[in-house]
This record gives sequence, C-alpha cells and structure tokens, in this order.
Amino acid sequence: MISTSIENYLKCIYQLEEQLVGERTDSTKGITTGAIADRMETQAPSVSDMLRKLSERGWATYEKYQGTHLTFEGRKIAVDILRKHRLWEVFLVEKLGFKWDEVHDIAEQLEHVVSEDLVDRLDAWLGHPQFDPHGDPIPDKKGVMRDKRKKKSLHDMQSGEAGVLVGLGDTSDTFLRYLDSFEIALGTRITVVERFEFDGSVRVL
Amino acid sequence: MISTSIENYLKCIYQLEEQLVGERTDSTKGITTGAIADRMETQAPSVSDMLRKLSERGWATYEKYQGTHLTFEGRKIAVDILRKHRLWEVFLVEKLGFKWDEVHDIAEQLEHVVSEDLVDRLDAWLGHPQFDPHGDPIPDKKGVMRDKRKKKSLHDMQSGEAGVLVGLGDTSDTFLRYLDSFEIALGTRITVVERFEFDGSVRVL
DNA sequence: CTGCAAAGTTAAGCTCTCTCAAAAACCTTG
DNA sequence: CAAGGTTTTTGAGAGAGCTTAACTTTGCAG
Repeated sequence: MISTSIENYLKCIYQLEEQLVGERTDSTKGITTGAIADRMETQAPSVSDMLRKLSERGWATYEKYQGTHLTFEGRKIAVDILRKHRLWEVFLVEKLGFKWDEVHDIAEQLEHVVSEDLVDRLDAWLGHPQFDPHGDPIPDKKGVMRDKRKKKSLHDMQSGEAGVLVGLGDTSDTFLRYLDSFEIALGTRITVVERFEFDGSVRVL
Repeated sequence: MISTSIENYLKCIYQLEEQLVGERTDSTKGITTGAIADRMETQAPSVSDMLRKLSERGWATYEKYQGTHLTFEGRKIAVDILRKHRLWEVFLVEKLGFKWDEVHDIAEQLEHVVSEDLVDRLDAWLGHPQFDPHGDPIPDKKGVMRDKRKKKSLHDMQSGEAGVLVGLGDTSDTFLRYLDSFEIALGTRITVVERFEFDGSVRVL
C-alpha cells in the first residue's frame, strides 16, 4: 500500500526534477532535502526520513547529503498521480464549471483516490484530453506525455513577437487570479510589447 | 479538522442507528461497541477509544458499557458524508457507466474529499438526484432526506403481492451481482410467488 | 586551505489509529 | 442470587508521519 504522504513526496520530487530540466544546472547533486521541504511546507527532518523510506522501497536513489533522484518505478508512480490530478482538473473545469484557479486543492485530494478502472473511465469519458486547464500535458495510461506544442517562455521572446498562451510556470491561485483580472487565459493571443531587462519582466498585449 | 477515520465511525454509527429504527428494539442501550467493531472490521478496543474521542468532541454521547448515540452535531456530519457518498455513486453509475455493484469502494474514498463547493456543484450538475443507484435516498444540503416512496420489505409482502424494487437492505457486491444474474435491478417489477416461512426467504417473479 | 555558516541528519518525543493481552463489568441461566 | 461466559474497557506497545533541538557534514569565502 502506498500512502498519500508517499505519493505526495514522489510527485513533489518528480516536479522538482522536471523543473531542473528547463534550467542550466550541474545536476551532479540530486533534488535537495531543503527544496523538497520548502515545496511540501514541511520540515527537513521529515524529508530525510521519507527519503530513506523511498530508497528502501526502491522508488528513489538516496545518499546522505547528496540529494535524491527518482528511480524508474518511482517516476512511474509520480506520473500516475500527475495524470489523475490533471484529469480531475479537466473534470472540475469542464463539467462542473470551476474556474482554473479554483481546482488545485480539490484535485490534490482527488488524485489520491485509488481505482485504475475509475481513472480509465474518467479519461475516456473526458475524451482523452491532452492538456489540463493550466495547459500542462496529461500523461496517457502508460505514462507518456505527448506535448506536441512548441513552447517558448515569455522571457525568451523578443519585443513584438506574438504567440498563444498554452501553459504557465507559476500556477498559484494568486497568479491565476492576477491573470484573470487581465482576461488572460489559456488560448489568449499575446504580443510582447516591451521588455524590462532590469528584472526580466515583460509587458504584453 | 475531522479525520477520515472519525468520519467513518460517525457514518457507521449513523447507519446502525437507522437500521434499528426498522426493527422492534428496546433501544435503552445505545449502539454497542461490538456492533461497530463488526461493521468496521476492526477490534473492540479501537472502538472504545474512538467513542471516548467522539464524546469529547461532542459528536456522540457515550457512557462506559452503555453503548453510544450520535448527537445532533454528529448526525449532521454523518448525513453529510452519506450525501457525498451517494452523490458520487450517482456520478459513477450515470456518467462513467459503472455498474451498481462496482461503485461502493470508490465512493467510499470519494466521500472524504473536502469541498463544500464541489458537493454543491456535483449535486446541481447531476440534477439534484433524490436516490442513489441502490435506491437509497440522498440527503439535501441541509441534511433532509425526502423519501417520498412507500417502501415495503419483501418479508412483509404476501404471496401474490407485487411491487417495484426501489432499494436494498444488503448492498454487498456479492448480493448485487447475485441480483444482476437474475436481471433484477432498481425499477424491476417484482411479484412474490411463494414464501418459505422456515427461513423467511421468498421466491419472486 | 581553513574556518564558519548553511544545509542535512540524527535523536527524542508528540499524535493518531491500530493491535493483542489482561482486567473489569455485565448479564444470563441454573 | 451466584457462577460462568460474553462483552467492554484498560493498558502496553507498534508504525506512520510530524515537530524541535542538537549534532554532523558540506562547501564557500577569505
């Protein structure tokens, strides 16, 4: 039996690893205890404890002071949780009419419901959606994400360049509501008007 | 914060109390520790522990060796869980196409998801259903069940009497599958053909 | 290359919920 | 109405997951 807590740790580590892919990094060291503790809003000792347990169970590699990496098995579990999370988000927004900034906490609970049959049916009934309401790709049953869109970060765009918003780096409620207030949503066409080099922010249209 | 465990105990006690209403009973003693332990498939000491905790929190009355009764507050929580359980069952059967004997375990998990908004939207989206797939009434937001049908137990029917199946006493998977094998479902018209007094069973058509 | 601050780990202890064993209360029956 | 059997409670303890405090390792700055 995999506890909810373990599922959350695996998901967290997975997402931190994903995040690193985008950044230039040495990656000699794994995901650090501190990074995990920050993201999970818990204390470092809890993380140390859990990392030991995860490596005992074969879901993560872990050497003291060296951080952690998910194993293949661990990644499989994490991706499955992510799949459930994002499918439920689609359900909440498309069927129940929630706004995209309201669904995270609920999906966080629903993602831990255990039933392969349920997930399969939900997926099929929703029409095998490829992206969740925040534009994040939804892995298929085998854990494969087919993200066919060419994504480009706003920071890497030049003045005058245009594109369509397909995803977000920060999906916090406050940021989502901030975007809502400008009527910016997934699918909104955006043109970069001005770049402020001093802090990397941009003004868009 | 109400734990999943507490929710399950409250629901269990509620259902045992409901069950007693139908039976002629002295009811001087409350719901017994043993009955709860049986139904929850746990040990009696766990139940004693929990009853103490429930009464401390004001959700049940409890005197040693005298069994327990839910307070008004406790009953409110139990009914709310039941509402969620049954709404999710409707969802699983009507939207995702599960069979009525497959949904119990999943609903058992979904019922613990916490979000008032979610339940309200689910209820509205399903069209405020009055009954779950097993024919049990779904309480409204205020906890009121409006079960307008006149129910009669099979055991109380005479030979030759007919009626429509609207609910079940036993909703175990095995019993539901047994009924399925005879193509008996909610809404099926049933006529009592024969009564076997020796064990109270009946043959129906 | 050394010393010190930051990061990480170990240790001790808390809560929750469970179990098994033993003691206590209850109740039925002769 | 007492004796025995059943039910319930108490007690001791385990495992998961958390916290704080104390200690260790790391790695950067001088």
